[in-house]
Amino acid sequence: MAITIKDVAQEAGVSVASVSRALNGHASITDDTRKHILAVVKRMRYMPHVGARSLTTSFTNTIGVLLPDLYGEFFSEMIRGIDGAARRRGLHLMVSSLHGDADEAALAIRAMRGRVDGLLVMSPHVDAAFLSDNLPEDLPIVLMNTAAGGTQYPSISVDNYNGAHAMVAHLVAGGYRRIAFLAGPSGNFEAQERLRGYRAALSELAPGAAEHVYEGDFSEQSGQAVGQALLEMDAGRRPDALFAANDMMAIGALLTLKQGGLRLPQDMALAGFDDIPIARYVSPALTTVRVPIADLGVRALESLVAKIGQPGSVPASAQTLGAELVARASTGESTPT
Amino acid sequence: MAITIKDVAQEAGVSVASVSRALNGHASITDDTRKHILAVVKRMRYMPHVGARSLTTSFTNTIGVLLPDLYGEFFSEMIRGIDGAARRRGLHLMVSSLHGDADEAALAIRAMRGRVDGLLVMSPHVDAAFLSDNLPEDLPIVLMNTAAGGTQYPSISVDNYNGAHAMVAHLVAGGYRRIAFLAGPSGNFEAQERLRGYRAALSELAPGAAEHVYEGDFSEQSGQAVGQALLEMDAGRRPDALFAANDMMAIGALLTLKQGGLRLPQDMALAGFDDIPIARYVSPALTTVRVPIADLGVRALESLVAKIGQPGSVPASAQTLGAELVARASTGESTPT
DNA sequence: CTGAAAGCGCTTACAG
DNA sequence: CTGAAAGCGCTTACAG
Repeated sequence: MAITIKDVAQEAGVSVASVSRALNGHASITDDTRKHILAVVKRMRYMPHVGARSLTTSFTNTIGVLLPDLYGEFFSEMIRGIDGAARRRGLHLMVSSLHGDADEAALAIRAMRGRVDGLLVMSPHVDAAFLSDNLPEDLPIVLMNTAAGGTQYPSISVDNYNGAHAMVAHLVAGGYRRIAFLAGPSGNFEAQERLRGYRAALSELAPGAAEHVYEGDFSEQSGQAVGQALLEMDAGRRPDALFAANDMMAIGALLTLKQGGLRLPQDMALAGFDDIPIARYVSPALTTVRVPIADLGVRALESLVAKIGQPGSVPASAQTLGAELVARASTGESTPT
Repeated sequence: MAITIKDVAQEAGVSVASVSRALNGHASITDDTRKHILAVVKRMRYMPHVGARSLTTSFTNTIGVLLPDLYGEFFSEMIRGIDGAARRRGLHLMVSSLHGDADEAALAIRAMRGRVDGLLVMSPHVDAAFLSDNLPEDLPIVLMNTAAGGTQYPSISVDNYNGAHAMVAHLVAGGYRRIAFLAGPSGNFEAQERLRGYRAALSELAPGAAEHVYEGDFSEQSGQAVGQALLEMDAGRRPDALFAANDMMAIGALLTLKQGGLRLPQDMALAGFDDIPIARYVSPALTTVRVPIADLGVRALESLVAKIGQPGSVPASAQTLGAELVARASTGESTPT
């Protein structure tokens, strides 16, 4: 067994209460006893059992983070934001990925009870009804990029609709007319909003133009598949621009189209969404909509901390972060890179 | 307050012991009482306090993961491996980044006590002496990519030395003679090993050739800086190949050199180390040494689980994973991408 | 099969 | 200032 506070107390010849007080910088303790105790602590290499402490103080200094995945450029950026904000406040992170269905999400949420002070959740499966069924009622939560926000639970999301709208406007302004859209997974809220933005902008700004929507799933592979399909079309019927609902699909298409001999953007313009780091590195560099991913994480954590600080008193609100168009070479801009 | 096991017991008209047994699938309980209890649990939406459970059972089903950073392609891949292996075993992850110095690492390790069953640590500041000072002695640990492995603590690392050696061999075989090396941070064990591999291979395979070592810090910026310096050299004195100690630096140099008008690999060959996802996407695609990053994470987790299962009985061992050369266009190979 | 009680390692009023 | 004791929410021998 490891050394406990009791061992330290015994060794130092004091009560466990005094050890606790010395350790936690309590005022009511003599300098001498504190020094003596801390010396013993050091000598014995005692480390407090944080789990036990949490049980009595009822706070854990830990935030639970539930994301669809823990890797890939998008989530990596998100984690960067969350981690930075958390460490600034001395908070630890308990993370979990949510690959599966709603049941798995429920399990993951439940597993957090008693180990975290609050929860940051991003999941397409999570809506208000689900949460009220599975969330311990006393556990603060902030949702990210979800359809469930603003009603009972605070949320923070990116303005996907206007971001997509702006991209279509940019393409139309660049002279492109046959603008195809490569959609994300249909069950995904963000994917839906981006598609909605594409449709609205197209009918507003290019009234005559027909919609071309390809199905995708946010993966590079689905971008490659659509790239392949485009290569096999008659050049005459082919769209002159492809707007993918995220960067990874755009990049999959880019590689396939280039390999198939198309010149980008002369034969086809290409655009994505997210502005993940890779977007700048491909050639031509990818025009995209910059989502302040890390920022989103920072803001979400800050909101959560605020909510933990004053439970109940903060009304559920839905924050939205703007998304900004980043024009690069894949839609004809001459960029230094 | 949230609902506790006591509330459930009272509501169901049984003892807390019975509730506990029903919840944990204990054998000695009637079907009827179990069903009744579980019904009450469901109706009250009770969720066990996992922290309290840990205190009595002394296991947490959680693994602590300490990495220099939580984001970027390298760590993202690492986390992917660890997360996958952990979820397969029903383990949760508590993660922490270790930006700072040894003190910060010590703090992070201590903060894990009582919340995790074991620790996965990757940190240049961690050596055997440090660990024996700061690690609770009953806490299993596995080190990754560290100099401290194999002695008192098990470790698993990549064969950086031979990987770098192989890359130099590849460059020499390709006809390159003035092969410069862009080193990583001097305090970093992996960086040291890669440098050592470069030096050894150069003197073995190209006896007459002089070493050219540039200092870097693994960041893209330091790659750009060296790229700039190379551009400003006389073409005659310029190295004909640059081997960077990691991919991000290689990519920084690649972008800068290209922008400066150099043709790659005709004017200069370029190679990296790690094979992060971006390496395939830049053009020319980057020749590199593939480090099985996710695999490293998987193996580390598996070792840790084994150690947790049989404390003390497993001798400290140092596993090494091979690193494989991946030849792409940046050193002259004609690759499809 | 079921319950009362001790105990996990801490913290914190409550006395003194 | 210091200590004895209760309590945080669980689990698990120990009786019955």
